[in-house]
Amino acid sequence: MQNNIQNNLISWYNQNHRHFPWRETNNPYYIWISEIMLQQTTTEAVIPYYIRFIETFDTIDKLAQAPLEEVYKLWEGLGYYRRAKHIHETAKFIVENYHGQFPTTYQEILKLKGIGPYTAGAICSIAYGFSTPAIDGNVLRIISRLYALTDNIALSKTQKKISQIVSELLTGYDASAFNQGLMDLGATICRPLNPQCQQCPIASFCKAKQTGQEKVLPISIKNIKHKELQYITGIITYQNQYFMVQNPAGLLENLYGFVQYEIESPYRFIEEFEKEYDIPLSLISYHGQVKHVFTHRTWHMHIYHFTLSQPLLSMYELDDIAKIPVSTAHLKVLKQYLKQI
DNA sequence: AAGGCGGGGAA
DNA sequence: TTCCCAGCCTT
Repeated sequence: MQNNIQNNLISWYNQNHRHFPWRETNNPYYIWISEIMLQQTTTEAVIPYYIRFIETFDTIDKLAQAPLEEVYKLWEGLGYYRRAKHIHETAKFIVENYHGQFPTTYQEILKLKGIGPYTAGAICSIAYGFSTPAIDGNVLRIISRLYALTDNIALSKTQKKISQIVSELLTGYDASAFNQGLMDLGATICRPLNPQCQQCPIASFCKAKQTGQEKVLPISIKNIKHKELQYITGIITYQNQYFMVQNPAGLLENLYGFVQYEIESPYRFIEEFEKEYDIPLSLISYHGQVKHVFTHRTWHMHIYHFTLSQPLLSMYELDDIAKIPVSTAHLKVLKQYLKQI
């Protein structure tokens, strides 16, 4: 066998690859679910969610028939909740348009909601063996180092260039092993920090290593503006019931949480609440603050307990709260509140 | 092309 | 603290 990048990577993968539940199947439905969960999410975090999800919905048909709320509940804590919405919508689409069978061409798969170039390429190569590249953060880093590319990998132009390079590399080879080999190489050896070049199966082809740039590449320049926001977060109760609301479109869409306003005083909170719900609140106590960090912003949530003189719609006892999807930020708030009472 | 969208773990 | 993770969608 010829000593080249492809063969070295593929045989390294076949001998050393990591074991995951989604690697025990070629079922395109299961591969799809795993790839969606793995978007911007570490493998360890995904494992329990993946197992529970395919146990609950072992066919596309069952997923399509489930209420959206049940899908959200299974997604609770995993983040990027839009993915759960897209999966459910796409399952229904597949039942209606493909008789419940996952589509079998790259072009059809790419059109599905929530599936972009990476995921389409991954599903096609892993489930069907097609020669499609799957360009993720690992691949951008590995290819940048392998060819000592100094382009900014945050630019879509660079991503297209690297996709073309990978496409030419994997043609004629086992695309499933090649693509997954790149993922494992990126996760275990060609890591962002401290790459383990002495263990790398393709180190002899790596231009970055030859020129001593393996710790400098890839070039990745992103502009992220981070905002700090202060909230009054209201634990609003009537007897043993808590008032919770479902988020509108945007951050944490459709997840439940406590009412919170970006204001500076619990007395302003009462005014805002009365404006919105036309009912007065009594301020009872302060329960400290909880910090929650998102990619683009940090929430400082100052927790106050208020009571209602009569119940509202959308009130939940603790047992009910356990059944609805709640954002991690507000679960933290609830936990801190309960600890102090 | 740029910004929005979660949460957690590593260093 | 900072970075980044098997990215996608909307504007």
